[in-house]
Amino acid sequence: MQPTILGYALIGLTIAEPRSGYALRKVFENTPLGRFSSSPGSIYPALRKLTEADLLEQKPIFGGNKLAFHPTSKGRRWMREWLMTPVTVDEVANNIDLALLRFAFSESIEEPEITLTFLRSFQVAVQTHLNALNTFMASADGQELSLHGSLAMQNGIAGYDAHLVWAAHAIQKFETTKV
Amino acid sequence: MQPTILGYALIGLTIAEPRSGYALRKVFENTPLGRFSSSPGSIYPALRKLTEADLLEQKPIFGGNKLAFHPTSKGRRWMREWLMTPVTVDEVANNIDLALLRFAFSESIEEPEITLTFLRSFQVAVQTHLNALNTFMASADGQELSLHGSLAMQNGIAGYDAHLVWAAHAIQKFETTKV
DNA sequence: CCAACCATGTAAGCTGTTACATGATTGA
DNA sequence: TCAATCATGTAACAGCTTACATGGTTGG
Repeated sequence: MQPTILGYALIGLTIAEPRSGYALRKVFENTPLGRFSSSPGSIYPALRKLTEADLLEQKPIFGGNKLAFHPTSKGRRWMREWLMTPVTVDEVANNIDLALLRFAFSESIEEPEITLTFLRSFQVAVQTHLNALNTFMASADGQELSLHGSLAMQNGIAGYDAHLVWAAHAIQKFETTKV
Repeated sequence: MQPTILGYALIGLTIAEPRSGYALRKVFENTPLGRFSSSPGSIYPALRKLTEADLLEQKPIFGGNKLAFHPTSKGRRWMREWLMTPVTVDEVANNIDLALLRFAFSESIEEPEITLTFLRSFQVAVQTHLNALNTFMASADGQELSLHGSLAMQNGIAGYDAHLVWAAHAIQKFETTKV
């Protein structure tokens, strides 16, 4: 069973800190992770499936009696593998938000090398995609675009440019921090 | 019945040019609209629903005998209303791709004023959201972010900055073209 | 004590996915 | 003629949404 994106988000949050289902819902309500629904109808069934798949377990929080969801070792392993999956051009083109979500969660695996590997593959994928877009704009097809079409392309190119600049900056930060 | 995003995409494409369901699928396969699935299991049921809702109709293409989906007048009206819906901060924060899809389709309604109104509301929404992000970064909470967290925020801010610059540029293009 | 919040669930319904299936048309 | 492409569909299933429901805890 492959977790959904929501599933990975739940595992990632419990790695950062064990939480109750309710607390997880609050995270989705009150933080930039709000792109996920906080509806009980999505969270609780997802938690149950993750528990059944032995990726999460519910046990008392350290020094307390309340129950909270914790990642299992299998859960941590799967998360790590998800984060280590190289960023593809396809992911950059159609799901770049997902890539950035993965970057955010790479914090929970406290290994700078993993974040760096991720960022480098992100950089390569963005650069490759950007080259393709620029090539298209320079081609005959690109020259024939309507005003709307060419503006939409320009918007895309400017966005990927910003991502590229950011990636270089982020890599530099992690390289200097690592030392 | 409110069309889904896929539904609006289908109406928009048929406004640009009447097409068969198969031709619509090919568009999703071979263009930047590839974010939509081209699977028959999504397209054909969607086309049937749109036809039942009197937003599309299937009739012979001009001067031919082959059938193609055309927008009905109701379909055109609904599309126009969808495009005229102002961009909200929430849309910018969680669904900016959808806003840009609407921009792209505003080409099919050949009224520069509509595109301009859209772009201005896009610009305001992006600026508002950007202000909120910058305020957060300057706040105590923002100062306490981890390296991952602050880099993720910087990435977001840089992206919205690019959108803002683009919007100003696009507005200027349309204003000069309009004359 | 009572309102607000904590905490967890179920049921119906919609969309979309994958996989399977059918048959017509057309160009080499 | 035969392979590729055109063209349209169905069935099973997964995931999420909305709405409904229940009960415990806690602070004022």
